[in-house]
Amino acid sequence: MGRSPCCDKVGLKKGPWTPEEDQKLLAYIEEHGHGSWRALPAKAGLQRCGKSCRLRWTNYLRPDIKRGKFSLQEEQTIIQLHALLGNRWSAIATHLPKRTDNEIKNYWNTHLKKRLAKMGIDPVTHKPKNDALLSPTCDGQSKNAANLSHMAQWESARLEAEARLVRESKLRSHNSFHHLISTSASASASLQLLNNTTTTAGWSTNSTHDLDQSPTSTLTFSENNNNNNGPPVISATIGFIGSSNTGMIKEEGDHHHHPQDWKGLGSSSTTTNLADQYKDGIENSLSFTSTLHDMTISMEVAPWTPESLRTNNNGHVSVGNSSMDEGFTNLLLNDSVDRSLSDSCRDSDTSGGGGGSGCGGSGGSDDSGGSDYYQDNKNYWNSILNLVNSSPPNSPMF
DNA sequence: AAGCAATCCAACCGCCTGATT
DNA sequence: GAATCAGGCGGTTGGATTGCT
Repeated sequence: MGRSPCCDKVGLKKGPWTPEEDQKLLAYIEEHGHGSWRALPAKAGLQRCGKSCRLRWTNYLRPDIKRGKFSLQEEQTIIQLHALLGNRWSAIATHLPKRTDNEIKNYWNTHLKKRLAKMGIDPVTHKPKNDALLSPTCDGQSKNAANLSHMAQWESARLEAEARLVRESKLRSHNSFHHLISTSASASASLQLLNNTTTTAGWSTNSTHDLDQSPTSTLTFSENNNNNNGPPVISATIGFIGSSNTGMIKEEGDHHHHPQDWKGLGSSSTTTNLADQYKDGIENSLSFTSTLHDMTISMEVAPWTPESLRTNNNGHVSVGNSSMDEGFTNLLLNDSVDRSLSDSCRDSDTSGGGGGSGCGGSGGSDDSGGSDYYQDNKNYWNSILNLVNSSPPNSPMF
């Protein structure tokens, strides 16, 4: 394996592009299309490597690129998708038409990341940095914040697998209509089930589905507070209704593993690949228990439709969900709000619930603060999931 | 006005993955 | 199955610009 970088060839130019080079590249692509990038430079009369040409085209010369400042909606979208997807810039870019992954990445690194850090929020986990330092009365909040994050990570992996199921169902189907429904993205969610004692996951299926059915998912939490002494225990049931044309499987085992550890482990040969489980076409339902307060998230991986999006004057996508304007994300986007999360925890008696990152939690004595916390986090994650709901069919998100 | 620091962003680099031979 | 190719992705760099003292 291994090969020398294409730009190592002697005589190939590097560095900033000149207007003349831009013009050559633009003229060639407009006339012939890019075709093979490797062959393009010679044909276009450019002393550049194909990779450099491709980068210049995709990040700068492409006619459908919007330049200039990011709007508030775009910032919201980036932050929320980053919370769900991490540094998967190309996936995020699919939700910001006319923006390149490189531009989004730069904007994140130079603006948004710093803004979150300034707010005391870890830009990687999107959780308060001082979780570990929270006082004992905030333990419940800390745990729940972690659980919410786990949920999001789990949802990310699940959606990835779901997208793959839909895609592969599509491939089996000759009905071109379903191209509108499914995603062409490659999905590689490999879920490594690692040791954990608090979460159980079991896979079961009980029906088959017609291909005409849109994939639908529901995630429901209902409080099961049988134990008056401990925190409320949540029984969460997540149903997958994926397009399928084959039979069913039931898999047990691999219990007691933690969804937190499922994400981003796809390269390991020892992983249990959830997407592969989906390959044969299954409907899965998964249940686990956690220590969350009552919470209901329902989501539908619906076909990409114009109605599923709002488009503003600039033509970029926003989320059709009023909760987008509330809660956690808005706090982040509001530069005027910079109180620390730990402060809001200490002052929860007077916090009034604004902002969404306030303290509370099942373990605390302040119920109103706790419900605000949960409500705002629910809004936060709901808005992310709603954003996912309106994913374009060709989104490589998952 | 000069010097320095901070910021921005286009471009490069290395790695990965899927397709092809 | 291994080697290679082609393209894509994310991390990083470094020159240009802007802001501050």
